[in-house]
Amino acid sequence: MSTAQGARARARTEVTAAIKDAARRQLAQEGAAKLSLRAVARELGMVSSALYRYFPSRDDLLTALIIDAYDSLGEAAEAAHAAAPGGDPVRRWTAVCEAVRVWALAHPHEYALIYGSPVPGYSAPQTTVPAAARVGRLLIGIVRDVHGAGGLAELPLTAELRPEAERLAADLAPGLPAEAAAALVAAWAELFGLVGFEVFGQFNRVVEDREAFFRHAVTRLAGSCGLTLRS
Amino acid sequence: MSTAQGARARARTEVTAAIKDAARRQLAQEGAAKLSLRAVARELGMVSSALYRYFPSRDDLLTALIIDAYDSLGEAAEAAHAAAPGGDPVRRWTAVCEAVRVWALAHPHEYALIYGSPVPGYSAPQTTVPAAARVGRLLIGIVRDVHGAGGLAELPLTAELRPEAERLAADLAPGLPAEAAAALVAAWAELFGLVGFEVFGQFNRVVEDREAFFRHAVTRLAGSCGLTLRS
DNA sequence: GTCTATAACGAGATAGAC
DNA sequence: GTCTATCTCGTTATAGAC
Repeated sequence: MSTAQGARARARTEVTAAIKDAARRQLAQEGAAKLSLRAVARELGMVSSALYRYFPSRDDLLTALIIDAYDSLGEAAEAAHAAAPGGDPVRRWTAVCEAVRVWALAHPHEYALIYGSPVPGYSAPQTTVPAAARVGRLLIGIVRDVHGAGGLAELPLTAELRPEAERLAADLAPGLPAEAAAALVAAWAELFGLVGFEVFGQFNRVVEDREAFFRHAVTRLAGSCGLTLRS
Repeated sequence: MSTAQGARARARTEVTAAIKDAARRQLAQEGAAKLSLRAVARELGMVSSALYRYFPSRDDLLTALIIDAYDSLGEAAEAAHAAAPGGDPVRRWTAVCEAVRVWALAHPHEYALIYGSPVPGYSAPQTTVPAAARVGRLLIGIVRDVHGAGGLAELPLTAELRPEAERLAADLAPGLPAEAAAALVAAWAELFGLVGFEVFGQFNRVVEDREAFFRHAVTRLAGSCGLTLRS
């Protein structure tokens, strides 16, 4: 009986994966707004009602795709972080940023799903939050390490932003100075501004050597969070 | 005869505007991917084929909406720029950035149309470029004025990026130092990263006092382009 | 000449009966 | 699960009103 259950569970996992693969293919062709359970079913030779055994609604399928995308991006970023030389924080920072860029260029439609326009009528549940936070956690960790070693540069902070910055530090990066927490959140958004502009074509006919441009920009972002180049 | 032509032209302008208004309403409800000529015609009490007198295809309607959105954003930014005190370049910079943010929050669907995920199957023609460049031109102008007055701070530039930076300067901002041109393009993308994260909900449950946060971030962006606070 | 209305096409989605 | 009848879509051809 346990083997039967095991086989059943295995089959279920396989079908679930096949559904998500087909849905991702459709995402690339028609976009998330037009993702339709029927088309997915057709591609798999199933009938649409059968899909509801695996995903109770179109929105649940979307949520699964979103979590998968965040996790795939997070894994790529974490692998790059682990492979970067531990001694140089700016290197680790740029390695993470470059991994984000490379992943986004390799998976533009999944990138659009998580960082592009919201899908009309869909609202992401809280379930997506942990996966969505993975890249941010990496960046926080790098700055925290440097701060722990006493190597964080001083950053300006206006009186206007101090309360918000302290709240951000307490919520997201306990132990970090408020100005570093605020700079981190800004750098996080700006990183995805750079990546999004390239993936979505805003750099067409503007930036040519995008890799060099990106590396330079994210190195400056590292500096804006208090990381300093090893001299 | 000239009055007849005038009346005809006026009617044509009015109908064109009504079509675009209805299309914008549909954009807000269903998203750009599902924009349908028939639904627009239905809302206006017209028959779908009549729309083809005004827009030769659905893609042409989309293009018109995109250009309108860029122009609306550009006008808002230019008005804010004109109203800002001329003597303080950082003030002018932040005024432009804040106008972009305010416009985007007031027109989230049009913002998604121009800076969000690309519409599947649609590729924007070159016609959109001048309207799309308006905000960028403003930012370039601010930095150029400061440079003309000899007040631009020195900026770092790696050897790796120098050729690209010089090409960027020659193409987009003749007369500016290469490092300032590269920094400007990066700041341009990063600005829309900040705005996009807020408009698309990535700052939900993260940033609370978004106005203060934004002002602080774009002031730092000004510094990254060589603008210095009047002390 | 400028417009709107009718009708139709081929393709695809959708709902429901079976 | 299957089949069918009925929708929607973009687009074109055509005919007639002003």
